[in-house]
Amino acid sequence: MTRMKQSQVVSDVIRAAVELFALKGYANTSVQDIVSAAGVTKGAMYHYFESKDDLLFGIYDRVLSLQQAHLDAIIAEGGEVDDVLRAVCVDVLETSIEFIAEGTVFFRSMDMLSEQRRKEVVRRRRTYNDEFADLVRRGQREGLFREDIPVAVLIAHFFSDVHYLSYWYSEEKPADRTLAAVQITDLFMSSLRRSDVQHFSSTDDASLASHQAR
Amino acid sequence: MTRMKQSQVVSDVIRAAVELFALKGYANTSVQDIVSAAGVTKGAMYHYFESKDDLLFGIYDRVLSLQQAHLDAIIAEGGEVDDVLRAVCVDVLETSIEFIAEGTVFFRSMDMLSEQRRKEVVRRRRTYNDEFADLVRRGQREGLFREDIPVAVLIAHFFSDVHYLSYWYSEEKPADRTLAAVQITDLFMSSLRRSDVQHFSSTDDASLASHQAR
Amino acid sequence: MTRMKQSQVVSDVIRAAVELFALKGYANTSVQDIVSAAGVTKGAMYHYFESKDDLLFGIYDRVLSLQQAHLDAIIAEGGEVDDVLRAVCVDVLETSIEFIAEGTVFFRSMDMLSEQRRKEVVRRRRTYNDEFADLVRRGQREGLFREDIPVAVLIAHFFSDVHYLSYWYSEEKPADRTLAAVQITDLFMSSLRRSDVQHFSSTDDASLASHQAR
Amino acid sequence: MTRMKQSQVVSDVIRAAVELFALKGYANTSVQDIVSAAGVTKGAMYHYFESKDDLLFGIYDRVLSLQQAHLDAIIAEGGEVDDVLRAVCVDVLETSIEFIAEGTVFFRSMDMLSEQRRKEVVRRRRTYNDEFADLVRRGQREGLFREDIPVAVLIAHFFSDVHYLSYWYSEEKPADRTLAAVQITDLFMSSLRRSDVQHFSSTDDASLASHQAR
DNA sequence: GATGAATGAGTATTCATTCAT
DNA sequence: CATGAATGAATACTCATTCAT
Repeated sequence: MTRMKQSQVVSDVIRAAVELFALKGYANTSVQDIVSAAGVTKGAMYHYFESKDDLLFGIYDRVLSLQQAHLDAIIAEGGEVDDVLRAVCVDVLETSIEFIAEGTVFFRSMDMLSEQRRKEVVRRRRTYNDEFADLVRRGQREGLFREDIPVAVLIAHFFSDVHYLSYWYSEEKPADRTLAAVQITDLFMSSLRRSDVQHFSSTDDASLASHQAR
Repeated sequence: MTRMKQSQVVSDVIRAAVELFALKGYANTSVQDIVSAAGVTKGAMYHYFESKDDLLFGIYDRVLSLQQAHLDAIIAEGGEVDDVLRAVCVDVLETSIEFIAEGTVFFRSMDMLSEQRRKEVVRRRRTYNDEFADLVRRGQREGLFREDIPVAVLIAHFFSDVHYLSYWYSEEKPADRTLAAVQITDLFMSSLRRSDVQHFSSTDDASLASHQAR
Repeated sequence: MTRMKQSQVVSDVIRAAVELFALKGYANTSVQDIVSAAGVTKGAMYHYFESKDDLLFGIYDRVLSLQQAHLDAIIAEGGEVDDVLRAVCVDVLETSIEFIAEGTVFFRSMDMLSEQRRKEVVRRRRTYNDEFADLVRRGQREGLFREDIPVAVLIAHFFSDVHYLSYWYSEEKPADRTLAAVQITDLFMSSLRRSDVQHFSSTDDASLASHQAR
Repeated sequence: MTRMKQSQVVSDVIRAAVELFALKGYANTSVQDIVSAAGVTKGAMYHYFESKDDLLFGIYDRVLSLQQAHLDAIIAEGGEVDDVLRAVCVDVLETSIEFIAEGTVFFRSMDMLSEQRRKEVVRRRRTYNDEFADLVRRGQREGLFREDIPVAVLIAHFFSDVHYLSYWYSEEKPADRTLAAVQITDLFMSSLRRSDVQHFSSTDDASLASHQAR
């Protein structure tokens, strides 16, 4: 990224880019579209951004940094592991809803990032995921969370919801945001608990086998 | 989509297109790349496919049709609602893993479809989703599934996993496929059950409130 | 180079490119200028040429190949070393005059070639020069040519004339071409002879010293 | 050219420009490259130079003026024509070696000068050449130099060496500079002498004819 | 004097699609 | 059926130069 100083140009361009990329996709949005929508000239844009790719990276970078900072703060605060994990889940969902256009852009346009930058993003997401996984493992050690499902699957199960927001979430009232975050977190936490206390479980071998035969 | 199965050309082109689109993205793959990889000429490809867009639609069309057919067959077979829903979930996960490249392509390249075709895809996915939602609602009426979370959220919670497969799933052994499908289904079914039978739930109002205050 | 087949497009484009590059320089000639002058479309040009750089390389490549072939033929023919060298000199001068526009283009636009291609050109010119140098050394061994000046300087002294043609030569009559080639060759051969048989030479130490003192 | 010697900026910019133009070519060097290398800002540069073109002209102007002054001084000193001519040749070669980067820049980037400035340069070089030609003609009148080759060819023969320096000369020891100048001058003077006193010449009509037949 | 943000015209190149053969 | 040459519109990006501060 090359954002040198803060400038009206920079914020206008980013706003226009997020909006257009989310609406039409990165590949279908020309640099001309962006600068026209932002009301600046192409030259001005290239004064602040190295490339169209730079714009894309910058968009996600903001959200990634924010979420990482929140994660670190929540963990630093401490507490019971399921309360901490719940807080982390609610936060990442809420911020992902807040920056839902950015998420839409990113997940659909990963392919357009340069190799170098894709790697940088992957690295940073892995850092976040690893800290998240540590919380899950801590909960397992403390006997709160189920151990019959690999941690990788548990993690993917949660982040799939975060990722998928841009495909279905549409806000009607501001309150929806927190509500949705809490509901999804609740579903995740429900699925995370030890199942051995649920005596009505249908996941016994017999029922599985009957359907695996299809 | 134009004629299917008419020639070796068609299958070679589709195979090449899926592979390249999944690897580099639709926008970064030229028609020349595809025909070169398929070992056919550009003219031959345009004889069977109307456009590059047509190719993209065709790729997803195959999977959508297959999954819809499976869904109809499973429902027709009948049974207890949670067994039926479980079977549906396992099936859509298994077929999505089987055609994981197609899923990768589609979710990242929706933007590149023509308006008309995007609408057609949305229509067909909605049909599938509606039948899925009917199962969930039936389970709620029968007192099996929780009712404190909107059906739309429950549905999204499940399809997020399907969607997310292409971002994390990588097969090491063939058996992994079914195992992963079952594990994810299990997580979903766990989260779907009425929480009022789980006396240790932390989703009571007090705990929620404490974190919403952050 | 990518010239695939012979085509009217290829020859028209090359003709236009040579003319415009010689007239205005490579950097001042746009691809649009070339295709307009050639009466073809940009797309057609890029069907045959990879890049503007490719065009530049192709222009010089033709002359280099021709001169190398001539050199090999003349050497293969054999004869007294001064006759052979004289024939080589006349040939390279004549062909350089024939393709004077190509030479103009090349010497002024070397900088614009990609690194890889510049190296290829240097390699080929070195091959030519080495064979030329062998003739000079053979003449020295046979006692015909002076040995008081390094061979590298003698060689540069000759090729400087070839190179410089584009800066001063302008043909008025077709016969001028051979005449100029012979005259320049004659000057070179004169300067190449052993100076010890020229008793009126002013290159004795005294005269040299007097001017070195300036 | 605009003001000279007014500031550190001017000399830093010129030094950077010569270096970069010689290394990468005028067209491949941006004004930003130059000011960055010189450690000044763009605005500062444009305060002292009208344009990039102005920079190019300025570079050559320094050398042209210097060589013209030397020429006038040598001629004013008087002496035998071959001694004067020899001194002139050695001087132009030595100064061209001293300012070899400037020569490199100029000969390859003539095309980039504005029409007006190109004409100015041509005018000044013609002035130099005319005075040089006068010396050659005086030598011919005095019976020292050959008359079988047009004066224009003789002149071009000499200046080709000056021009070509940047293509082959690379200094290893400081003494090389004068040595090379003397050697090249020597070659030129050798070729300039009347050939009728050289009884072993192969440039008789018969030998010429035999090669013209190729 | 000096800055550096902004301009705007220009550049090479790509590529889905068409069509004469 | 199949070819591949040709189209032409679009695209990202560059850069010498200007000018308000």
